[in-house]
Amino acid sequence: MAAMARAATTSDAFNAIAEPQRRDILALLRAGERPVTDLAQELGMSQPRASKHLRVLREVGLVRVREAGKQRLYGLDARGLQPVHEWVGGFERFWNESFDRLDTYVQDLKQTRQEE
Amino acid sequence: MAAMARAATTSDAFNAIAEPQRRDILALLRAGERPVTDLAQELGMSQPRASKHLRVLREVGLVRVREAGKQRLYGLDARGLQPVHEWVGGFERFWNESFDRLDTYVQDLKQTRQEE
DNA sequence: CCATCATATTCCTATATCGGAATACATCAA
DNA sequence: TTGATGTATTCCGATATAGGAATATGATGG
Repeated sequence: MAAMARAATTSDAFNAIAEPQRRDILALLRAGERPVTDLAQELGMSQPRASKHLRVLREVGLVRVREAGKQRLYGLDARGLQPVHEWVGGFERFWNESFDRLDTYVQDLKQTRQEE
Repeated sequence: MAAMARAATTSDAFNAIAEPQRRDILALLRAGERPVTDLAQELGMSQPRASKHLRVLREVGLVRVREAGKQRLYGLDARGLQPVHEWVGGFERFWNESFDRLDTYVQDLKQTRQEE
């Protein structure tokens, strides 16, 4: 019954960082805490839009909030990115090695085509 | 008019690897080329399902196919993962710092700036 | 209390997903 | 050709996304 769709953006760090603007936000936050309006302006997006992205990032734990008077300062919590880094890192030796393989593969293709 | 939705899974390596089963497929392919049925069985998914995931991976260039008689052998092309690794790696120093340390780090930054 | 600034949420719509089932397509073997 | 095997695609439905616009919530200073 439960006809599944794409996994929620909030289900994973993987899903959360699939959206380019959220990556931009995270990158900006490396420089320090910032309020929503700041981020929105810096990235050229509307305030509600920034708020929505930050909500996603908060729900996956990549960002945390701190009340500061009228403002809410968003800060980076990069710990959730470590598993992502590790998973992708597991392919490190392959993106160096696969050059030769791919080359031979392409050569084979060309040759096959010519022979036809 | 153009009411945007979530970006296509095929638009990015980021989007393509957001799906856990696709990550599983890529991980399996590190051991070498494999036909669809193999992958499907190993991962406990139906053949059409595996084929669909492989199509996405092919479209973003994380996987390539080679005809081998009746079979089509899928192989890893991990080069598309390198940018992902680099982006995430840009946060490495942040997940190593504990939170108190991060706070002090930010404080230090501010102070340093003021002193300049 | 009121006005103002800062931020979050709701309502809306077009789009795109993932999965199952059925089926089409392709290749080999006898 | 026919059958068998391996693979890709189509049709379908339920879900949930991103964005804009409008609005709600919240905190602060008079």
